[in-house]
Amino acid sequence: MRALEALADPTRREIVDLLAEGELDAGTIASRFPVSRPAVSRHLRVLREAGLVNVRPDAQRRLYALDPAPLAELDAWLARYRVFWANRLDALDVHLRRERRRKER
Amino acid sequence: MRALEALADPTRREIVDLLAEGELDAGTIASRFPVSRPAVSRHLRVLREAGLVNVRPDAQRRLYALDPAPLAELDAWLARYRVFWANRLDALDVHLRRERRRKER
DNA sequence: GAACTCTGTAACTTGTATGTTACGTAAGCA
DNA sequence: TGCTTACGTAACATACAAGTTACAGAGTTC
Repeated sequence: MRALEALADPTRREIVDLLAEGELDAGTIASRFPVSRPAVSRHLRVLREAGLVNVRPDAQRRLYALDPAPLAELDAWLARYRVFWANRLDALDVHLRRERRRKER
Repeated sequence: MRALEALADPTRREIVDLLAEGELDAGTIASRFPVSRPAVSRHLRVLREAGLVNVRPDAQRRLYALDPAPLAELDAWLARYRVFWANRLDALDVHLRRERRRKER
């Protein structure tokens, strides 16, 4: 669950959000954030090590692209808990129906 | 996305896993981990502040229960990326099979 | 080949998260 | 009324994460 730790940082989440729209080079990514370029470079490294992004060299630039595999893994982890809020919604539904019947009387 | 930050810590993820099976008091939770009871108390506080658990007093004990609401929120955030791996189900499948084999060892 | 561009790494500072031990407090029990 | 149990909080130590500036290296351009 390395992805969770990488995504705990809000800047890295924003980078992921950004890359969801397409490949970008490091400089362009950095220009979108209020922190220095080296700082963004470090964030990109963390994302890379978590497998969330892939890099592709293009001349002297480096193009970053989203890799959804770890997100799928996170989704799989979350699946275990899906029944919890599903049940809760069912319970809420039951409650509302009961209330409605009660009021209709 | 407060839940993500709370879940970045592996101990807290384990606590959540534990509570998925049912309500537990603080002492019992702490006994399952190799860290001190106050440390676990702190983790429980973080989970509480993230809305991931609820507390219910019972005599001098405090019973903790899972609250899935923030997980549902996380699921909603993740939904945005679901289309990305929908195209790559084969890759996920490979990964999950690998994980399963690893855990079986 | 010299100068410029793009990017990552090194070295350092600083804030925060996680752990520890010591202590306070509220509820049960002799 | 003590004494025990169950927790949380305070105070402190320490590791680590994220930021900065300075620098190095690879590629492009003239």
